[in-house]
Amino acid sequence: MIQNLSDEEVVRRNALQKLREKGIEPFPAAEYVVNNYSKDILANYEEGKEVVVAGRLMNMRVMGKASFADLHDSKGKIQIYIASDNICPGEDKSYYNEVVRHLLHFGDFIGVKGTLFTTRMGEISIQVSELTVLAKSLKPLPVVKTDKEGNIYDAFTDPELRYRMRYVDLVVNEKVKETFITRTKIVNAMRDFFNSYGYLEVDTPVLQAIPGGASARPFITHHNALDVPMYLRIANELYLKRLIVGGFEGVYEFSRNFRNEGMDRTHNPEFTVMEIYVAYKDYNWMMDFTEAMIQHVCEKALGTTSVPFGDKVIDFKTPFRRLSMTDAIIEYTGFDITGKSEKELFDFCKSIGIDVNESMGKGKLIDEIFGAKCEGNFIQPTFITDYPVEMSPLCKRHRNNPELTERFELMINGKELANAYSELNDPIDQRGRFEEQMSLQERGDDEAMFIDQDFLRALEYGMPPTSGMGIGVDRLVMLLTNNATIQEVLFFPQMRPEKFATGPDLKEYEAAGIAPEWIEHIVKAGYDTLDKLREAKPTSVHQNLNAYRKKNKLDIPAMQLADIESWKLG
RNA sequence: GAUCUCGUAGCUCAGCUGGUAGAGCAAUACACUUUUAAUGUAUGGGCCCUGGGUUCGAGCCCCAGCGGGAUCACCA
Repeated sequence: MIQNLSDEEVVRRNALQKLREKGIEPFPAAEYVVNNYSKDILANYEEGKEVVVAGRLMNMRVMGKASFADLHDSKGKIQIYIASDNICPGEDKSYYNEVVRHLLHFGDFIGVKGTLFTTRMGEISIQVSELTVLAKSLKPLPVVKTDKEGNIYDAFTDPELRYRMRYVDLVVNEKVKETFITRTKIVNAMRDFFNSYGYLEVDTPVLQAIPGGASARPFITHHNALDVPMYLRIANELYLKRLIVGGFEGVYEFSRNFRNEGMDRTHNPEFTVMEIYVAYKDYNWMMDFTEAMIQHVCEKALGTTSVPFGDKVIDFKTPFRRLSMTDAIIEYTGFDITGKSEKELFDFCKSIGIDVNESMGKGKLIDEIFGAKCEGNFIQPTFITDYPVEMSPLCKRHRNNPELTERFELMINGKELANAYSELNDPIDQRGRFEEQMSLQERGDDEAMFIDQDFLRALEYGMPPTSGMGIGVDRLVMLLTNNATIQEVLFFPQMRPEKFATGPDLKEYEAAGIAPEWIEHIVKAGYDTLDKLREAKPTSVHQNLNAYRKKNKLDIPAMQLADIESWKLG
């Protein structure tokens, strides 16, 4: 296949060739042993110390017989100084003049050995005595420059290019790397917190026969050997509860979930939820546990509990505010949902302009009121408690009110971040709730849950009282890294698949009797389908091709009109 | 899925009431042994997303499509 190369790509490929001609392998196999990193060198500067570091060559500044460049390694960057006399101590300066000045390009991986010194301008640098090409970069990276004040010029900002080519984004945009490092710190802090309680990290199936534990449209696939449909999990909740049935005190999992629904700046088809289940606890305990965990995460990953987000500052210091859903609705609408009938709730929704329809049960109506009037107001971390029973089919009924459940959601910045229950462990009640979901489904609620008979069987063997909590990891990372879109916290967010030009079928050209050495050039000259050749007049093809040959100084025989007329173009 | 909006050089972007395509950086060449957004001089580089249409003439106007982004809808 013919690749259309830009001038710069041609230059780099030529350089690659010239390096090989000089006996320098641009992609060497051998280990390159480094003894230092940029960051550590800058932190522990020692004049004259010999160091070996490796990284990407960036921002090269050639000044005649000496050159400066930045070397970016995994921990940061350091300036290198390559002087002709240092790198070529003898008479022969050709390595500097030819290789360093003309065959290296920004983006190349190199290793350097040299001694530390400080320039007149006071910058710690490596005076290079030995340079090794480790990998040639054949495509030019976007050139982003930063001045002393930290102003960035020509930033690589196109979201499409950044997400499709995250590898480039990471090289060129320093902050992106920081976001992902923070993401891992957040996850590690959560893991440490749970482990400190002795809870067990587990793995449960991603490929499931029944997509349970949540209400969402699943991705469907097929298992050939069993010849059954399978689903990518939408949640792992029911599996973790089975493990509590099995006798573990506490289990947790960072669960990659998949939902076949819309994509926007807070939804990606695959996303990560941390779920934890702890036996003998209730949702009050879980609230204390959750806020302590989040404060711990902030302290460990960010070193502070006061976190800027957009134009707000969110304070993660415990305790968080706690408010029942009933009180939240009173607070923002003045309406008390206590004891109201479905009809009364329906009418109230209509009166405040909420779109309602016949498929909505009581729980759904209350959820709509909360979503429309309350949710967005909770900027600082707030636990909303005691949801209507219809909305929470896996949650235990409230100990004081059978119409409510022992459930809380943690709201931050007007959005739900975590969700927790005193888990329903009464198998008879659970079966009834699933049946209610079925009838909701029949009324047209396509979010209602599937029944998982094996899960019910597990409950019948007995599950201790348990509290469970799930927290959206991506959204937590967004909050803590001040990113408004989920794409910024996922290395490879889902994108519509990219279409690559497949190029013409060169075998067709060969079959037509076109000289092989000409085919590539004929395509590049614009005749990228046989149809185009067929439709063009042979005389004009003849002229164009020879003009192309002249322009590109091709070292092949000129095209003859007779050759063109002899082509079998069908 | 709906509406709005964007697609021009490797990157970031200009492009007037429609008149044969521009800058900065990057590249190439030369000069320059402590520069740092290095500098100076010169040079090359474009399927203006794709396909139709209107027009004497389209990067620009119209239609359709493709790919982004934003808003909305949907979304435990």
